[in-house]
Amino acid sequence: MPNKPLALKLGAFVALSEAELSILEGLHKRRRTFVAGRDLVHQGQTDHAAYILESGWACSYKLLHDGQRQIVDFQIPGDFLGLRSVVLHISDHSIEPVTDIEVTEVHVSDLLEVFSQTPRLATAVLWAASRDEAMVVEHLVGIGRRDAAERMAHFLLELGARLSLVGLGSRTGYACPLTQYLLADALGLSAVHVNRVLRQLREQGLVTFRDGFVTFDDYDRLVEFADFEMTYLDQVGPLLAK
Amino acid sequence: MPNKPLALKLGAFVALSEAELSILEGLHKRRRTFVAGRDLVHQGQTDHAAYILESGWACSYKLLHDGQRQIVDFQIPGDFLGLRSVVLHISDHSIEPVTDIEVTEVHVSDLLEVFSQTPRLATAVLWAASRDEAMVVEHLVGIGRRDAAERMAHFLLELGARLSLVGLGSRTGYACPLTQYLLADALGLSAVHVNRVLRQLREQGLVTFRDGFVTFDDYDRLVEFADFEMTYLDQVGPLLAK
DNA sequence: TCTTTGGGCTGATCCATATCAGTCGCAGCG
DNA sequence: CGCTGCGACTGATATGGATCAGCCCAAAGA
Repeated sequence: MPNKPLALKLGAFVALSEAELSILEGLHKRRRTFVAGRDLVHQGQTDHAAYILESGWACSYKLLHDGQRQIVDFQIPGDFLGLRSVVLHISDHSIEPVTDIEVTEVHVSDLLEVFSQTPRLATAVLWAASRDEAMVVEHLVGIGRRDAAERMAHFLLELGARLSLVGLGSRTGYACPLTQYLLADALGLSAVHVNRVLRQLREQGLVTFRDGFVTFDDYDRLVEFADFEMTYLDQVGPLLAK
Repeated sequence: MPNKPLALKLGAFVALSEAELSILEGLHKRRRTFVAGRDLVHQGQTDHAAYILESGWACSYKLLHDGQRQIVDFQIPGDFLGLRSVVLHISDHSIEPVTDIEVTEVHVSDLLEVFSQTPRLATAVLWAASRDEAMVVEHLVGIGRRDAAERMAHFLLELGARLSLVGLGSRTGYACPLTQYLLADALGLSAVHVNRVLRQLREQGLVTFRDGFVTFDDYDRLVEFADFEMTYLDQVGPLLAK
């Protein structure tokens, strides 16, 4: 079996031993699939299961009274779905699969059990959660203070970095199933403007997003342009040795 | 001694026993004060102490290359300062006291120690951290999808709810030391526009912010106007009985 | 007392982005 | 085969909020 995306991700932060990897494996219980477009979790729902995303993409979003929505974050393989809802005992947002997805269910009790057994795994998962929060903060800053083009550039770079960590992307580009409507809902723009901004970035020779594929035409200039700072995304190497 | 703000806040989620309260008390070690306007933590700093805010207000923010800043959140008494930086081993944001503040230092090792002793406290602190994250998400939604007036209204309501929880506010209003510049940096507006929006809300008889005091002129209409949903902020009552 | 300074306030103008109103190309389907 | 629907794309026009330039008032300092 190929390395699981979650193990890959955590491994970038904490070097995991064989024993720890197999404990992590033990977490993966019931496997489920969901089809694109049909909500997994609804805003306000109190049911609490958490999932690990194995394949496919999802997004978490909030709905406003007037029908607009704001996508808070996209989830890619290796990410948790609905972990926070479990702690708050209520979901303050909805989760929708962008593509068909495969997930494995995680019981919080099992997770806590694992934590008390292997504190290093606890550290790693806590780190992952903090990283997610840092990304939301970065997203907030982007929407508040960056113009549309910088925002888009930053977003595409961040996604690329996250995907690289789980072996789904590189400095040259990555496969990306997002529509321009989804990008608009995530970046606080209209779909029309997303289109214009993408064209602009393409014409400047920075990135090309076309036919479900993001290509970095000039990675370094793009990083410069977006003021992209990725210290919070991957560490230089695993921080804790084996 | 009056009840500490942190105990008040956690008590709204988990009913705490005398024993648990005194353990919480034991956490409070070195007491320090900082003066308004002088950064406690700088972006990129790797030093890691966390603090509990006892009195006064602070804000956490990120700086952009072009000198703009985005305030991510304000901290009021009972809130943690820099907890996430400790987990990520690097601070991805700066923290500045808005007023002179008093804090108590918390060593992460002590915190973890307390967690293993009293899991209920761990739950409560984890809940507080998740609530903070939910507020950042709400802030993100506001900046991305609400117009200036709704954003301001929502912000003032949320602050009011948070302050009420620690005994510093009510449905009628609260003392608020924020300048219009700070509001602007938090809401992604210009200071000039903040002024206009405040006037507009005042003229509509919704809220008045004047001379360091926020007065809710018509709480219910304001909640309606801002589409304010506070389930994530305070529970109906403590969820876990004693 | 006069001056300085910082925060609040206002009108005029400008620009980034939304909105409207479409076209085009393609995939699925009766 | 010709609909139907969705996503990408475009030009014209509208608008929210920024920016500029400046005033007023109160508190602090000299």
